[in-house]
Amino acid sequence: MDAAVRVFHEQGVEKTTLADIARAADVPLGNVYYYFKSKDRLVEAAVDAHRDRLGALTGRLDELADPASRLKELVAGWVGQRETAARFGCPFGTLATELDKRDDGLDVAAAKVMRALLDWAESQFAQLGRSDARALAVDLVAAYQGMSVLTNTLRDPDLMAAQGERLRSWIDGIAGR
Amino acid sequence: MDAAVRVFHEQGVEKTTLADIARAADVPLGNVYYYFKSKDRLVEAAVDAHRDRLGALTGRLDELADPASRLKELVAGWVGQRETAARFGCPFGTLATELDKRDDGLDVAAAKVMRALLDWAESQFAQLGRSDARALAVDLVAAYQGMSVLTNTLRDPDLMAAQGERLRSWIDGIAGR
DNA sequence: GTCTATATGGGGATAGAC
DNA sequence: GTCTATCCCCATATAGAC
Repeated sequence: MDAAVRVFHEQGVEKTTLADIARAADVPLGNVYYYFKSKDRLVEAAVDAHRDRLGALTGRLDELADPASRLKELVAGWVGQRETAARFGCPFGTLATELDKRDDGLDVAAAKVMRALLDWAESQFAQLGRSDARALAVDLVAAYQGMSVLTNTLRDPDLMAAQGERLRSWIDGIAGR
Repeated sequence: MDAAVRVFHEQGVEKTTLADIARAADVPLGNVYYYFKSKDRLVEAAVDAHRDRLGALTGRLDELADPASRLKELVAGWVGQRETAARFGCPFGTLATELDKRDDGLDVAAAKVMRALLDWAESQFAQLGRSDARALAVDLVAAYQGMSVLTNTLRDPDLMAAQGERLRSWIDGIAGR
């Protein structure tokens, strides 16, 4: 699964062959089909893996004292991944974008993961006393997805660092109000 | 070319076969190869088409009196395409994202188009007297790409309408300062 | 320049030995 | 449960008639 998630991120789902994943995981091709009966099922499992990773991340962030710190730590994590983002884009955003062009129903699963992130962010803004918490959550996640696309297209990690700094002070402005 | 740009947008480059495009353009498959010697060349031509469309759009916007109107009209155009964006994402952003996962050098051509949009927006903010025009241009384009990803993933055109409204007042705030 | 028929390669999927 | 060999479809690309 780790190999699949990584290779899907780096090459995209469509360009990735099951042989690519088998090689990355250092197992023979036939074995892949023992655990996943088709490529679609493997992609579905990759989406689930993203859901689990997100759950683990927000779980860790929830241990921080205040909502503003949690949000800023989330942003810091994104900025920390800027080199990867410059090469391959957001690991989940590019996957969701790709799934939206497919016939299978996996775009629905991707939407659930995106909503889980929005829900978590909304909860943080609500704890900061904002009645427009959902809109702020959309702003935050959209800002991340947008800077990921630009960082990736322009191959410029500094762009994500600059935008991350902007988000940091934006969160401070909301929290200090 | 029109058929190719449309089908690439709707299905993605990787999922699209040249037979798909030939059918959409109502020409036999063989003819495609008379005008484009490979699929790569066709994709390259599609990127060029996006460059030309962007040039035509900014050319029209440039005829408006003030920079703020031009920027708001740009946003209005995006919002006007929100149903398409909900189904297939940003026509250019999803293409650029896909090209970033390919081996060919077309990601460079995509970056040029993205930079052309950033340059145009930067020029508008500069005309509004902002010394941080480039950063504002990045904010604007990133906001658009981000709301496109969310609108697409969540299949919700209203999200783009709401974000468009936010951008409109953001531009007003900058222009009225 | 238009169109049909087809060659070629590669990727998803399976059979079956071990 | 692991691994090799292979089937089969289909997409890119070409040949060549018209």
